[in-house]
Amino acid sequence: MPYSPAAALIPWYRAHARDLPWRRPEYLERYGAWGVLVSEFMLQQTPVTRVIPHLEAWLARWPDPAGLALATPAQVLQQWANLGYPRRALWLHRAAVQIVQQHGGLVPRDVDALLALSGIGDYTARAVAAFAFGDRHPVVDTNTRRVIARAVHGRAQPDPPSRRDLDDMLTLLPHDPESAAIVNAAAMELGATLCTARAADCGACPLAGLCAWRAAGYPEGEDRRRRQAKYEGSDRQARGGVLRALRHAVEHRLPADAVLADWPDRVQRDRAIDSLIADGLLEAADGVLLLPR
DNA sequence: TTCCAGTAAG
DNA sequence: CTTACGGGAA
Repeated sequence: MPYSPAAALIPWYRAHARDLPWRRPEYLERYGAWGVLVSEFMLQQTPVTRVIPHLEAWLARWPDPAGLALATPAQVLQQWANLGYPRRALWLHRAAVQIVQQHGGLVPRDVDALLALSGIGDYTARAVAAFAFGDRHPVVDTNTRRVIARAVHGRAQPDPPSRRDLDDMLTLLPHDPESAAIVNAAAMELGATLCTARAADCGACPLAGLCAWRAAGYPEGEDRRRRQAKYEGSDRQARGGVLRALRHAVEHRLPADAVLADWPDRVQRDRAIDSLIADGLLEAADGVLLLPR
């Protein structure tokens, strides 16, 4: 039995990691850090299985930051399709422009430089630095937070995200940067495949022998998760409906009164449209709504 | 209903 | 620190 989580995770990851596109050598050779960056944007709150088909098409069209920087927001939103949270598409586009203007078209390696880019936060900045450049940083996503909550803290559910998560992960990382990157990926992989939110397959878990949650007899603990707002009939659904209509429209434009004409709540429909305009996801011009140019 | 390789704004 | 932000699937 290995003595540390890292020592247990590394061989497990080598044997059991999923064959995902952004982990393949040919993917990294072809698209480099840009490929990692694009995949991480798409993976922000969108499940792996939904991202994969869109990722290939995106990179075929815009294989580098300079290519995306030349695109229009309308093209970007069209290509983003139904991945959800379309502000991410705008942020990715803006990040591409920043990379061209501030970094000569090359994705920066420095975490602070990455954090300064549009749409990049604590997770994505360190994911790019670790997985694209091989540097030693704590990469913490929702899977990692759950694995640490259970294996290290003996709790069923993680606390709300905080800066302490980074310190927790940092203490688990080996000194060697290459090994550290694998441990980062392995913690995420474990949380995504075995130690999931709905179940814990401890029989197959490489950390079973040193898991604090298991040793304590799987205490349920306090569930401090907030109830998720209902999507049906929400502003978010209305916004999604407006953008969907415009993605499918010829020239990405429609008469304003034709958009979501059958939506029951007129006030909510107008609020959705106004908020989309405020977010830069929509334009209004003399009775017409269109994707921004 | 809950969850998903989160981020930005209040 | 809390909330808004898509959309699909278990």
